[in-house]
Amino acid sequence: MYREYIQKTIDLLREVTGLEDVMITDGGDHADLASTVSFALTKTQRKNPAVIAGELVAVLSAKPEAKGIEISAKGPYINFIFGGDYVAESVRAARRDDYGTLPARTDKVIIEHTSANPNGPLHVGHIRNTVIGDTLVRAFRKAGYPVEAQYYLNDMGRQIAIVAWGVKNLHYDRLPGEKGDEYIVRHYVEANRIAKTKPEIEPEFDSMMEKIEAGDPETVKLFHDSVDICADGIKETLSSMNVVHDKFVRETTFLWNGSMQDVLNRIEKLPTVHHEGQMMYLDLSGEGFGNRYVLRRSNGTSVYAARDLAFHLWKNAQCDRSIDVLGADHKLIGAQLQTTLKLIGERPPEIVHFEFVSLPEGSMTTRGGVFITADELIAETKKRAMEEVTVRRPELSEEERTKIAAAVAVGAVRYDIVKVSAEKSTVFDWKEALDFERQSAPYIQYAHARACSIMEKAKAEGGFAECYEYSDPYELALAKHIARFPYVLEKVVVELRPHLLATYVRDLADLFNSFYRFAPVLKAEGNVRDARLTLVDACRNTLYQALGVLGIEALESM
RNA sequence: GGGCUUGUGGCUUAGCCAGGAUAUAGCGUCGGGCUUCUAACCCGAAUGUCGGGGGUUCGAAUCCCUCCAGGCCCGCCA
Repeated sequence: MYREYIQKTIDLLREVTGLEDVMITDGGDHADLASTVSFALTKTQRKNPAVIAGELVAVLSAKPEAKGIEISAKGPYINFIFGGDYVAESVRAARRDDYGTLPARTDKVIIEHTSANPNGPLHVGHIRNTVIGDTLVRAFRKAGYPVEAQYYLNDMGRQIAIVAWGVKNLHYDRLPGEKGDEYIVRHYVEANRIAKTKPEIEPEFDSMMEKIEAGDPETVKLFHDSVDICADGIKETLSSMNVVHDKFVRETTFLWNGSMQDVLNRIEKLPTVHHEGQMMYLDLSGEGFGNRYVLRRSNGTSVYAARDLAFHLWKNAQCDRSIDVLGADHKLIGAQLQTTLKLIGERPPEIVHFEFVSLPEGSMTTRGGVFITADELIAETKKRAMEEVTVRRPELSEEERTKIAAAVAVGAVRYDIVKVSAEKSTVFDWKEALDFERQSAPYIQYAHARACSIMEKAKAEGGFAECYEYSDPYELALAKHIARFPYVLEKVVVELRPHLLATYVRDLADLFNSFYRFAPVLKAEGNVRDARLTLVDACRNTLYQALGVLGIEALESM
């Protein structure tokens, strides 16, 4: 309802003032919505803004469309408070199974995220990409879009050549129960170490890269087997975090199917293309870039940038919006990619960049073996959650406690990451990751479990009748926040900022917990009891829907 | 050196792009609350030159300029 009422308010103000921009702002504690349009009118009306606000309120209130909205002036501010009908309609809507779902759309969206090189396990830096990406995937789906999640799999670059060299030369045995990514990274770290002490092996990497480029069957098998082993491990990690990609797309696809050559042929026609021997690059200095955008090496082999261009054209052919989630270290190449696509008349992808996650002792490197893996983080968090649930719910079976701990752990990890806006660089902190108090997923899951518990008890006591009459401040604050969920969801997909949803759902849990403390539900009587139970049900469902978009399990008991 | 980006109480953080009413929360500190729907909870207190300085504006955490500090990038790696 919130979205509808905002529009209604804007329409009213536009009609009365004749202005396009009616200076709508959040009402804060004062109102559901406010306008500072009276300031803008001082120039033409040459009157005190408070006087103008008073006059506008009189005109606005008299409009039949203003029915159900309480309009008042406080100094120069015009405040709009949405009335009982709004609250009732909002709570009613929030109880529906599909609450939050926006009208279905036909424009298809491809979101590419994670896409970490298959040279080792995902670490806590990579999963910032994963969590942002997967939350966007879920948000777009909830917002009515057909979405495909893709993982772009590097199966031929230099780093993979190093992995393949390791697999070929080191002959490590896979340890019992060892995940594929753990197994592969041992080769990668050791091969890098050897390369550092014996630089004379470097040409071997080059030669392997030339062979994969040429499609040499033995080399292709070696590379792809190594990549597949690692990717299997990565998929297990993703799956444990409730993340599923619809497609894994191999880089070699675009080399071997000729599409990379096609796009290079088109780029050849640009006036700013240059060659030095077989080496080919684009001079993007006209677009504000300082360096060469190299698209083919002097030995004739392809580079990532060229294959990536072909990949993006392939994606464009299948969707209406193409969104990439990339680390801040990819800002430059991302901008170069976008610019180059524009230069050849193609649609550039939308790119969501997120800043770096580092460790207190410095940045993480897969090559140096310096990282905390996502698996370690989840395992540690699970352990901590198990301790917690064992203390709180000793009567539950180990199986039940394990199940709760797993959901709490994954939720805690995902929420910790998604709650911080993407443009902020962060330092990983165990203490914070393992904190299950406020501003954490368990806090929100707990609010949901409390709501479920009330509903369960109400059912046992013989149910309740729907009732939508609210007057208590705690009821109203909660109901009005519930009403904003679809608005927030829409904002997330428009602005590509999933952390807004994290903030929203945390506030929702806050409001529910205050309501829970001060507005007894089951002990209330008559209409009040019915109205509160109806509200608890609406809140329960809103928490459920919002947690779903965040990829966090809404536990019914914990 | 050039580009991008961040800087909000001791720590973490929202608000900034689309400027307005006493700057949002959490952690930590201090004080209170479990015979009452799950205390992974709630309530209260203290804590702020919104990095510094200029400017625009009736009004700036928000826009512009400049300086300072941190991060990232500037590879025939990905």
